[in-house]
Amino acid sequence: MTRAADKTSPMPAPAQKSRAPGRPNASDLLVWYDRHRRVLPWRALPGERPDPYRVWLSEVMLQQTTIAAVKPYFSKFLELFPDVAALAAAAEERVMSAWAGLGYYSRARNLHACARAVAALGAFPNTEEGLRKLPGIGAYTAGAIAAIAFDRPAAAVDGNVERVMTRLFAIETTLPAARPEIRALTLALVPRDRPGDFAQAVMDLGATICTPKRPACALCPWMAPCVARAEGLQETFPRKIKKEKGVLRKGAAFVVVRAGDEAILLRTRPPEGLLGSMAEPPTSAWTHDYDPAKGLLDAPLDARWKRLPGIVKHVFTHFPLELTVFSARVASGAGAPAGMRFTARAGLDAEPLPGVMKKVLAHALEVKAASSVSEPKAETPVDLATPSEPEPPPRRAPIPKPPRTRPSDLARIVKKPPKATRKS
DNA sequence: TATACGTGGCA
DNA sequence: TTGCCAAGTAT
Repeated sequence: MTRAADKTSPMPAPAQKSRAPGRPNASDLLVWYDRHRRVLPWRALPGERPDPYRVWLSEVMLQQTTIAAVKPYFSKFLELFPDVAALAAAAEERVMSAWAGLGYYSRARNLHACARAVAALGAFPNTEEGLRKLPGIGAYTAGAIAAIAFDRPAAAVDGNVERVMTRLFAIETTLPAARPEIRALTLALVPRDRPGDFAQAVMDLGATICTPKRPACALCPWMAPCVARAEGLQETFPRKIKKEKGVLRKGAAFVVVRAGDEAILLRTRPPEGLLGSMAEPPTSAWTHDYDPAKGLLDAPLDARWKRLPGIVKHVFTHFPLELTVFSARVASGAGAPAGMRFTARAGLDAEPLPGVMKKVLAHALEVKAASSVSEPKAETPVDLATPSEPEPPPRRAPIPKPPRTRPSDLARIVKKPPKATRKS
């Protein structure tokens, strides 16, 4: 229910100009857009014909993901897979590896499946309805592609549009219940000509003017008709219920380095669920009551395990995670346990390692490098033969907290392995 | 309708 | 440091 709809009298018929505070119109927005539109790698310049492949690829990458994060991945994908046929023909692991680090990995699997469907079809469907049937394309993306790539009068309602519309009409309904209402109001504003520009214009407005915090209302082409602004309540929209944050889970990760080639033991996670189809060093189950003292019960093989100082912390959307890292060296030429593989350092780039697992490897390799040069003391040797009982970590000096380990650290460590990269 | 599903940046 | 949030989808 909108504020405007609360009024008992019919809408004031604006016989006057577009500036009348009565209702927003597409024209004012498009005038603003023509002057302030953002230049983006996947966006056609004025007069250019949009490429459906680029539009689709960018829209999928941009799902719940910032423009800054997407840019390098978008150009990488264009190089690796110049068109939908190339993407369709690629091996799935290549696609997963290229996507590694971007997050929400089911998008990559769906992207690949979608490419194959489109290749089979011969081309992208040019209607919202046709698009909607493809894997990884939901209501928003179907509308966005239909409007942007095919100039269909479709509504593309994303988070930006939700924010703009809930403010414009002071929609009190909380999200996501307000979606149908927002969609209808948006669709009613879509101009017969330039539907693609309109879709991008609303998103640009939301991203640069109608921002979540401290919106720049004075610069907004829709300031006059904005109901929330008129009441000074713009920052309180959209109404939403805050979600609980997840409970901490803990577990262990096992980093095995093979002597000789320094290869690392990896496996591939199941296709469905968290980090589906992505690579990882073997890990234990992640539970609320995991006990690192018993960590070796989950070890993938028999070896002289060392429990590394420090903990790898990571935050997923729905829960935080803390991983204790164990490492071991095995003999040159050792074989991998069933379902696992040894990957040489140089081959790690081609592995679909998600951010959290890159952190684990960087942590293990960095601590190892540091300790091999300085104090072989910080490590806590543990014996597989006697798992549960006797391995109280050293009680003497408190272990200094390791520096924040970032996934990007892995590249540096892989490049030039054993050197003391970490101090104190 | 509610929940699972990544990651990084910023106030 | 903590919480929010970014061009959502699938089930």
